[in-house]
Amino acid sequence: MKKILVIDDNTEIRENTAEILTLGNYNVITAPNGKIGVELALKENPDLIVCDIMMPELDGYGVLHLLKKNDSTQHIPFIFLTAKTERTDFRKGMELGADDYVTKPFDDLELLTAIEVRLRKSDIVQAQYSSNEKGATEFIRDLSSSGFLALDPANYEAEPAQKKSIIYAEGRRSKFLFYLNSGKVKTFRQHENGKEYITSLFSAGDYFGYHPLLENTNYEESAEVLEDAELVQIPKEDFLYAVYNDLNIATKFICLISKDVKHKEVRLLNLAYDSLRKRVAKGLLEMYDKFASEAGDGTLTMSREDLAQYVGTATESLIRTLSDFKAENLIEIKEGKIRILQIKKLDELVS
Amino acid sequence: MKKILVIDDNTEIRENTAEILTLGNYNVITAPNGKIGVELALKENPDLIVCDIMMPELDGYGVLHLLKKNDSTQHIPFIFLTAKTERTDFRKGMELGADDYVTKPFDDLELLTAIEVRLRKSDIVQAQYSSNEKGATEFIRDLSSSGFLALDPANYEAEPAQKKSIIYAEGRRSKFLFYLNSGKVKTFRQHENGKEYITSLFSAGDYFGYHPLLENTNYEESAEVLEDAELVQIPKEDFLYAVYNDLNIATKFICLISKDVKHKEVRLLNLAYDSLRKRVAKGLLEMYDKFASEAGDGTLTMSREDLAQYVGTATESLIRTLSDFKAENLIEIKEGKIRILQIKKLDELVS
DNA sequence: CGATAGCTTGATTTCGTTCAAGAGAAGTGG
DNA sequence: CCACTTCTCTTGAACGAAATCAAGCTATCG
Repeated sequence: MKKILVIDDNTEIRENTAEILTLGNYNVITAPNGKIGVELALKENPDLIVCDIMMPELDGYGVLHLLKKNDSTQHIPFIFLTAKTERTDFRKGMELGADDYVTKPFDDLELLTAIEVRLRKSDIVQAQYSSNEKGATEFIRDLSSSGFLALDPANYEAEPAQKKSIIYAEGRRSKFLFYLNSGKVKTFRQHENGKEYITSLFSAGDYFGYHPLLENTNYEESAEVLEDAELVQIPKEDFLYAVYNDLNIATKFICLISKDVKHKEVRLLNLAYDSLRKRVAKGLLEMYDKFASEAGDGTLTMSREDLAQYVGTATESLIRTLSDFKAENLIEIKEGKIRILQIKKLDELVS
Repeated sequence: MKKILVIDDNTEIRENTAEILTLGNYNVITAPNGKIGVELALKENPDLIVCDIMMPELDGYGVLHLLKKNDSTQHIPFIFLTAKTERTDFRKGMELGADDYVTKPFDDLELLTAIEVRLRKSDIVQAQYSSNEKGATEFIRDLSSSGFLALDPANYEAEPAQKKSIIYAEGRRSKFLFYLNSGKVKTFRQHENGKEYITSLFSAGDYFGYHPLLENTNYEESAEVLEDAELVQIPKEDFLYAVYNDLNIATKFICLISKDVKHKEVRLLNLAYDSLRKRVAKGLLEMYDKFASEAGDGTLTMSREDLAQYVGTATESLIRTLSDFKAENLIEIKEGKIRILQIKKLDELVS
């Protein structure tokens, strides 16, 4: 049950609000003034705070300011209660980071709705997402399904795309966010000498192609279908509108992209100093992690060339390493498909 | 001169507002209703829009909605004008992406201030920043100097740090954003075998260490002083408060970090397929770009070990390549300092 | 002045690429 | 359906680039 802190100096309003919220099945705690409110917030760590603006001593702005300064309370959704007749400095509240305003006298429904919306948003933003590149996808998925973004792939038309077809190419203008209903896709950068380096791999349920949208630039990489896929194209405007119009969502996106940076840095470190053997092992484990669930039988179907381009080596070198692994009984190859036999040993090899 | 579009169906208010703004030295255009307002916005591309909410036909919300849908107008700052007595749906406006509200009747000063603040913010957000890792630093600098962030390094104490001293180490909790008054700093990741890979280099005027702050995680890299430096530590809270409380700033940050990702991807591609010779040449040019202005005489002072760790190779291999370059008269080495003699040739070598 | 750390060059070894070629699988067209 | 091409996978051999080991050199510091 969600815990809500109500701060209001007017006993009648406070009690009344508390009652409504209790009926709404929330666990309510109340504070008769700002100071106690802040103390309670710190101690009780509520899921949401409803706070009057006009209060003697410490007013609502002060409360919000104090809470935002503190690590443990800064993420708590904050809703201002304000009488319509009061000339409140609304801008000040927004700049301080209030999430919403509700004007007194309010509908029960109005308050309850505002609270519910904020709680749902907060849930999503607080959720922990994978620290790998999957994080962003999970986040977008949550957002769509919760209805905050009109990005549900189901709302758009899905198009089939054949193996080897190019989804977008370097230099082209970015216009869509892509969602993968099924199949596999790779994004890669091309080197002057023609070699390709795979920057990311995507499977069913992933979103991709958002980097150039966020920066509003052309593609600097290409995307190609690895396995017959069904693609959904979500117009750029819809995506940007969703991300750039809500501070909470934008904030979360910053975290997620920041993680992307870290992931690339790790890959840089590996590429710089790991032996080919280690890099191949890491690559196999990553792919396994990403694609294993799909095939069902725990095998990995991927061309040797693509594997090599993901690891950043020559195809022959990759094959030789795979042969070594096979000889050591770490993996098994049947009809080109790779099955990992001893994950543990492979893991040891990696670290 | 900044161009401002005023949309209001009430002739008196419209004219009056226009007059005030003209006196405030703005170029003012006006529209008597929402439809004309949107048309004008598209045609004239104003720097800011002031718009009434209650209007027949197309109301203020509608105008905002339409403008946000259009690529060319979505970034124009938007301020709502609303009579205090009207019960306007404030939340709706905020969610649609309005930047501010001013309630009628308004002080001249109130409106002018609101406009000025928005224009300044918009200037910063619209500004083009370097597409390399410097971008974020430039952005933070602009923000601090404009007074939107209380992050001006001058407000904090500067501490000297000696060469080779560790600023932060992997695994430690991140608590500060760092600003470099003078000197040089490197951030690096450590490989299991003890080798280091330099992820970024910083010189006077740079901010660094913001990634773990944004993610609220521990450091996964270490930072070390390369040349005696003067460091400013800006508390985490101050930085996060600034970034996470303003949608425009958050938005811009998304762009900047997204660029970081691209930069790392480029380095990955290079590391994977460039010859050592090319990588060294690229490294030299990047360093030159970053540090040349500092020394004044166009030379580069950096230990061979650090150079090697930036390029991702062994120290001896780096030195050999430098020797080659020296023999080819591309660079000159005096007392360990490197001077590039033929930038052009080095550039050709790289591409 | 000796010690120590950083810079440089030489010799050797290792790892991975490249070139070459054959086997097998898969698509193609008569 | 079969002969054909074409592509992918695999292995062998040779080569080459860079790492490693080793040693001398130089600058710097106490």
